[in-house]
Amino acid sequence: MKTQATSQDVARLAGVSQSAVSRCFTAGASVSEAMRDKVQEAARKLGYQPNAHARSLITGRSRIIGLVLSHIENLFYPAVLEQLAQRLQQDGYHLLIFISDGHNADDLVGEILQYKVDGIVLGATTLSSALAQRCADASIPVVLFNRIMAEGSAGSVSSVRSDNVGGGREIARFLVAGGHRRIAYLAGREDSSTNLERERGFREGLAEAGQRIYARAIGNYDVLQARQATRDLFAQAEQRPDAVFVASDQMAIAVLDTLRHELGLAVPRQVSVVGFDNVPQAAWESYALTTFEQPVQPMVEATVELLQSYLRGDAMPNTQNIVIAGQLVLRGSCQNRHQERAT
Amino acid sequence: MKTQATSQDVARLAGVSQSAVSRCFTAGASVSEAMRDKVQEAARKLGYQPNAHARSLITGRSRIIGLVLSHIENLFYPAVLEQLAQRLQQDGYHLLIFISDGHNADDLVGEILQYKVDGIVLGATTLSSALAQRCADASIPVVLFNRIMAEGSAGSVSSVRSDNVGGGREIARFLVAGGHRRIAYLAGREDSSTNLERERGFREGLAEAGQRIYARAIGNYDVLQARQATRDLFAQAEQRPDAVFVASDQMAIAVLDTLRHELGLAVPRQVSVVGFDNVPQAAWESYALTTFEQPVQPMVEATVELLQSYLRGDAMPNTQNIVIAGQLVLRGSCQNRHQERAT
DNA sequence: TTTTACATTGCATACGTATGCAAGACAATC
DNA sequence: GATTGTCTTGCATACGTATGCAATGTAAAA
Repeated sequence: MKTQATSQDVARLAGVSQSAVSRCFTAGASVSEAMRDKVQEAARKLGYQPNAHARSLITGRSRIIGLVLSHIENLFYPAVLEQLAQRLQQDGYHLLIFISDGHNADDLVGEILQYKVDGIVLGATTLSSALAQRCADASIPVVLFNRIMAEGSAGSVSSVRSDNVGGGREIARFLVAGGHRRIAYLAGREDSSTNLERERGFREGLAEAGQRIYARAIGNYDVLQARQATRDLFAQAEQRPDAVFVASDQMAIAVLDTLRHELGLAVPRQVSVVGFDNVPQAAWESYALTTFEQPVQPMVEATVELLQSYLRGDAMPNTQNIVIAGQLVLRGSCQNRHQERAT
Repeated sequence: MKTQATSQDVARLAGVSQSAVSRCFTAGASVSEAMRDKVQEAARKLGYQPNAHARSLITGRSRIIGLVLSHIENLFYPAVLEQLAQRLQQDGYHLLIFISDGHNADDLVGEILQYKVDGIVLGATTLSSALAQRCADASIPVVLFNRIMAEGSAGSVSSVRSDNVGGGREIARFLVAGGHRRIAYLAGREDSSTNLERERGFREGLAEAGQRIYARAIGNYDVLQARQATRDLFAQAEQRPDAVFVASDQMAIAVLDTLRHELGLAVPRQVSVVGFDNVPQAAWESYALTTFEQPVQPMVEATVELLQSYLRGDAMPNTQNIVIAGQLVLRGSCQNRHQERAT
C-alpha cells in the first residue's frame, strides 16, 4: 500500500528542485533540454503523475466541467454525453456527473460548488434558477443544453438549443403539404421550453395554411403517458386524426407501437407520425420515423465554444442564446394524402 | 468576478478560528451547539462551500470514481451510467468520465491518475492490462464492469459481470426445446470476454442435446457488420437457419430489421431470434425480442459494494469475480417449431 | 574586456482545508 | 474544596503544487 510519488520525490531522485519538476510538467515554462530529460527519466521511474487537486488549488482551475442530468430516459442524451465528454477530453477537461431527481436541487448545487468546477452544463430542467443564481455568485459559467430559462427568472444564463420553433413550423408545413386535414399534437412536458417552442412553431405553421391543431394530448415526455395519450387521441374511430406530431422521438416510437399493435391502425397509411430529435432509433427500419433532427455534434461544439470563451475570459455579452439549425429527416412514417386520393 | 468564500472568511465573520469552521463541516467532529449555529449562519451569508480539492489534499480521498467507457454504442451502457452515478451520489461520490477510443490508452491512464480518483470502473475493453498494472502500483481499486481480464494478463483485477455462460446455455436449451434444428450464432467481438463466455455456454447447451452450431458469423458488436453477417448467414434459401442467437440485443435488433425488411423473412415464423442484455429497446413491441437479461441494478450494486469494501480497507481476497444471475425473458421473436409442425 | 540581455534554476511562499496537541471551561466525583 | 474526567476550542502544521523573485550562468553587443 505505497503512496503515490510526488514532485518532491521526483526532485530528490533527479537531484533538482521541486520547482524544476513542476516546470517540466507545466506547458510553456522555461526549462533546459538537460533538465527536462533528467526529470522525465526520474518521473518515469517513479510513475509520477502531478496531483490535479494540488494544482487546481494554486491555479484556481480544476479542468472539470459539471454535467447535470435528470434521469436519462430520453434517448437523445447518451449521444450528447458521449460527444461532450470526448470533445472536452481533447482539450484536457473532464465531465463530472450529477444526477438530479428534482428533489435534491439544493444539495446538488452545493456539491457542484464544492468541486470548484470550471463550468456547468445543465441538461436537467428542474433546478435552473436556483443553480443559476448561486453559480453567478460564484462566477461559474453555466450553459443550458437544449433548454432555456423560464421567462421572468432572476439570473440570465447562456444556452444552446436547436431550432425548436423552426422545426415545429417546418413539420406543420410538411404535414399540410402532404394533404393532412386533421393534425394532432402530442405534447411533452408543458412547462419545458422545448415543448413550448415546438408547439408554438407548429401552431404558426398550421396557421399559415389556415389550419389549427385538430386534437391535442399530453405525454410529458414519458412513454407510458404517451401511450395513454395515443389511446385518447384515437378513441373515436370517426374523424380520427390523419396525422400526429409527437414532441419527442422517444414518445413517437411509443405512439407508433401503440397505433400499430394496440389500436390496429396502419402507419403511414391511416395515420402519419412525425417525431422530434432524430435519435438513432428513429432510423431503425421497423419505425422509420420522420423527424426533425437536433444535430448533436454542432450543439456540443457550440456548448464547448461557449464554455471556453468564458474560461478565456473573453469580453462577452452577459448571456448568449445559441440556436442550431436542424433539418427535417424524411422516412417512412408519413404519407402524402394527395397521392393517396389520386390513386 | 469575486472569488469564492473560504473557511477563513467564514471564521473571520463568525469570530471563531478556521479549525472551528472546518469541524462544523466535518461529520462526527466535536462542536458545540452555539458554535455550529454561529458558523452555519456565517457560511450561509457568504455562500461558503468547502473546497473539495483542498480537502482531498489532506484526507487523501477525492470522493471521485473514474468511469472509463468506449464509444457508448451499446444500448446497455446508458442505464448503467445513470444508475451507477445515482447510486454513488447517494454515498457522496461522483463519476468522472473518461472516453477511451482505443488509441489513447496511455494518456488516459495518466489523466485518471492525476485526479487521484478513489476507484475506477472500467467499461472499456481495450486498455485493461496497462491500466490494471499502473493502478495496482498506485493502489487504486479497479472494477471491471461486464468483462474480465484476458487470461494470462499480468495484474489481477476484480470484476462484476452477469452469468454469460449460464445465459448462453439457457438460450441453447430453450431453442432446442423449441424444436429448432439449424441454430446459428452471430458473434460479437471475438476477443471480448462477454462473447467468449456466451458462446461457450451456448455450445455447451447445444452439446447437451447432441447439437452443434449450425452456422456462425461475426458481427463485432457492430450494427453494420451484424447486418452483413445476417446476409451471409441467410444467403442460401435452402437449409437456412431456423434460429439465430445474437450475442447482443443491439445487434439482434439490427438482425431483426435485416431479416424482415431486407431479406423478407418472417420472424418468428421462419426464423427465431434471441438476443442478450435485455436493453430497454428489446421490449418495444415492434421487436419483442426474446433475450437474456443482464440485471443492471444488481450489477451496479455489486460494483459499488466492491469499491466501498476496498475503500473501507476491508481485508479482502486480492481479486474477486462476481457473477450476477440473469434470466431469460420470453417475448415474441421465437416460435415453438414443434407446435408449428403439429398444426 | 566590459556591459547588457537573456535563459535557467532554486528559494520561499501561498492555495484552502483537516487534524494532533495542548489549553481552557465546566461538571461530576470523592 | 481538590481531583478527575469530558467537552470544546485555538494554534500550528501538513497535504502537493505553481509562481514571483533573486541569483547564477552564458551569450551577445559594445
